[in-house]
Amino acid sequence: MHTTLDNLQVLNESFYERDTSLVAKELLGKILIRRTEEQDLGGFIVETEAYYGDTDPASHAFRGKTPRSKIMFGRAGIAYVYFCYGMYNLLNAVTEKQGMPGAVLIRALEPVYGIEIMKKRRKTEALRKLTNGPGKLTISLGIDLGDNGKNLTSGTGDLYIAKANFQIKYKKIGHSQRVGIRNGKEKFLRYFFEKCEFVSL
DNA sequence: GTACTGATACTCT
DNA sequence: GAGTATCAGTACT
Repeated sequence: MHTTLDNLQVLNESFYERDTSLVAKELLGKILIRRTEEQDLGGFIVETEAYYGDTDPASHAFRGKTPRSKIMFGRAGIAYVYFCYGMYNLLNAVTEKQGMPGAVLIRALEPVYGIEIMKKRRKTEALRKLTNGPGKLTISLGIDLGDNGKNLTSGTGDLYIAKANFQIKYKKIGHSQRVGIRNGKEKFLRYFFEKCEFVSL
């Protein structure tokens, strides 16, 4: 496994400023990096979900702008982090043009960088359990509400998504219903690599 | 292997 | 006050 951060190409705003499902699909295989003073942490994105606006009852933007959801109406390529079930922070990337709500939930990673630190934070030695779920990956990477609103398109920031300069081994993209929602289950907006042990389900 | 449950605190009504 | 884009643990089969 490669372990250098050389020649990563950071995704720019125009990548995110498109249809949310398309962005969700294309984020698979990209690399999410969290920069810390100690070490860089991160891995391949292997599972995502798309959330729209007023057509999508599962979306936080379904009922329009609220203090929490207004960020989904803003600029693309911004991190939307929110707190769920009293315990977990979930990481999204804002999509669509300004004024149009949308976001992609990052649900799972294949760990690549900073694995030892992630093991400590997750209190487990099992590689598969480090980032195979949206709540787990934010614990491993140390993402919390303080990261809400950060710009993912700046390679100089401490949170960004980049294109890898090497080939990822997964070939086939599967899609399914989204996980954990009450409404909007009929939409197949979850995307993941098939036969990948690091997806959440 | 699957099924159910409790923990927990923030957001919006 | 109700609902929640989750997870780990326990109890089953």
